[in-house]
Amino acid sequence: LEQATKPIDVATVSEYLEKHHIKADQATIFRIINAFTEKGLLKPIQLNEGKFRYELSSKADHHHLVCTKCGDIQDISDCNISALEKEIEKKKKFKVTSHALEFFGMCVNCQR
Amino acid sequence: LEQATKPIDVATVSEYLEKHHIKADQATIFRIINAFTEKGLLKPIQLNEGKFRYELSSKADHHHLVCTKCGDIQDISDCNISALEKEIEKKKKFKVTSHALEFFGMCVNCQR
DNA sequence: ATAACTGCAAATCATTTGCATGCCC
DNA sequence: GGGCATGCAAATGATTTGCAGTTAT
Repeated sequence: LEQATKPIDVATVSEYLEKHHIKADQATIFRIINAFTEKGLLKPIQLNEGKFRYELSSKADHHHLVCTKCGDIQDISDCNISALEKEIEKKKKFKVTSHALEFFGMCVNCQR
Repeated sequence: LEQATKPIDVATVSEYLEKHHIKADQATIFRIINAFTEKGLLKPIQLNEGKFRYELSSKADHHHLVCTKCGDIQDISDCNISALEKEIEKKKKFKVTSHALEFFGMCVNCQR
């Protein structure tokens, strides 16, 4: 995950481990990833694929460009939505058709 | 979905139909929702729950506040990330701890 | 020996698919 | 009568869980 250039899913972790002759059950992988996630080390990412990807939460603030055709994922670092969309189209030649923005935190009730 | 105040998942649609004595198999519900989604009528939303929610794509541009404790979901309409986060904290008294922003579209290669 | 970790298999949840049937024009 | 919508049951994919055996402290 430290070497990853994009968010990684569990299957990919599993393949990586196999390739390196490290044996680990998928249950174990899930357990470790979940533990890391709870401790805030990993950040879960969903890209409308019906599964989770993960990346180090220590990575500098950034977001993702997801190609809806080939699934390619790129990072982008600065952030200012509509202005940003235009910049993305210019700088990265990525044709933005939509974006997803969600805020997570604590609602009024739960803050008590 | 037209009455919904927040994105709805398939299980909720199913319960709603049962409650109204409309019988529909879950396969049928998925098929219809997928058809609507492909036609662009519905927009799929993922809120780190491991499942999809859907809302009308005709809804005015807006985003969501997701309480990480109780799961409550609120809409917000205007949009300017960091400035917006501050406003959210002030206006909605929602304590933002993180946000997810992803862009979807077509990468350079796929545009050909 | 006691608590934490792991493999393995089975369970669960969301979603999809195959197939047989029934309805529509 | 052929095509499309639907139910039902089984399949799939991602993730979780129970339990028994293993390891670490």
